[in-house]
Amino acid sequence: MTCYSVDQLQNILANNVFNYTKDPKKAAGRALGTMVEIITFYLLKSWGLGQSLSIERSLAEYGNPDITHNVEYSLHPILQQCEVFFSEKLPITSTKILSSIDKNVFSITRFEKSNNSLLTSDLILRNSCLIASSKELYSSHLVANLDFISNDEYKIIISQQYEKPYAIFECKRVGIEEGIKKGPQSIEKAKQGAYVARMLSSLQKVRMPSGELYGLIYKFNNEICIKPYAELMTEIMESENPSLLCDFILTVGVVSNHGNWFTSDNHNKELKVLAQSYDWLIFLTDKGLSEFINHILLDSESNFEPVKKAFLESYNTKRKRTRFTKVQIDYKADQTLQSYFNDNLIGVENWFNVISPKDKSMQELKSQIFRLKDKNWKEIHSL
DNA sequence: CCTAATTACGGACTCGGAGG
DNA sequence: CCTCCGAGTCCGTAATTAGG
Repeated sequence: MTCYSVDQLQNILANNVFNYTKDPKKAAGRALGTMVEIITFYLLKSWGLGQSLSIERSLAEYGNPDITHNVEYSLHPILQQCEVFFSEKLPITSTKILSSIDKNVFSITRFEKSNNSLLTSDLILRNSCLIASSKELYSSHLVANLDFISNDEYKIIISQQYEKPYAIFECKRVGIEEGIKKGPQSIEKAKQGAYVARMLSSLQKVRMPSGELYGLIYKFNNEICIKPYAELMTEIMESENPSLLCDFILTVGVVSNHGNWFTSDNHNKELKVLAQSYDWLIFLTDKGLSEFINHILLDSESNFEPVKKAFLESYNTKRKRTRFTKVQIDYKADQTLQSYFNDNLIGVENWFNVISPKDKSMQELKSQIFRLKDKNWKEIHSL
């Protein structure tokens, strides 16, 4: 199998798939962005975080709820959970799911229903499908995930997620401009990402004159805690103290590797901006992204036929509806991707490099996330 | 179904310093 | 002066979602 660079892949996609658009290269670039999102989503899912995950939720800035930001992926405390078996005709709508819940076990009074469908009649699955939300008592929402289908019976898991997440993920990609070695537009995207990364969490970053990075966090009793960033982060991770944890959000950026973002040992400005703004900045390498695209789209005798089909059906003039995004995905393509990521988890994790914190690994990121996940959030938020 | 809002791409345009 | 080029801002288009 020929392995192409990401730049080559973008051109291949531009010429072969997106030739119907006004600007094939741009469309191909957008599609590559979708790939980064999809890879990140299925990585989180194969880490077992599917029930905690929400997509594109609006999050308020710390201490300034006037300003909100839509965040790609967020991980939330699960307050209650239930399973339902569903055997009605498709589509599986929010209404149908809500009515199939046993209200004695899982209370959903005063929830406001959404209009989403978990699975449409032409088998488009909605990942982390928001079915209802509530502002009563405290803000939370219900997310439905399709677990499996057998003999026309659908097993659905419904999780009530507390509105405030403990971790967020944002994916970004910037390509190379034709004939230009360095992308001028990329700094804007970096600044936008950096701004959001810095405004959501109660753990604030402060630079000392010496250049050392400090963390600042406000504690309940009018006490402000300020100490070296890494030290404070460790303290928060080990803590069960509500005043340290209740508004803390671990921020993770995922960026794809490109010549104008960095060269092997020379991180450019955009990358530095992002690296110092997120708690974790991880890099999806050219090798990883191109391996993924080669597998699912170009490798003719692969097992990825459903994924390839969903991709191609999403991008042509006659398309009905997109069935290849992080939110809406063809059911069979989803199944294929899930087993691919589960079976190749170690390989997939190796597609990523950790840029910051320096000298940390993907395994350490994973263990930090699970450390947060396993905290007693009901107690921390006094629910 | 439609419309408004948001986001993510690539690219055009602008400014100003370096150097002939 | 004038040209080159790095660095910054603004723009156009497509996709998607929320909400009516």
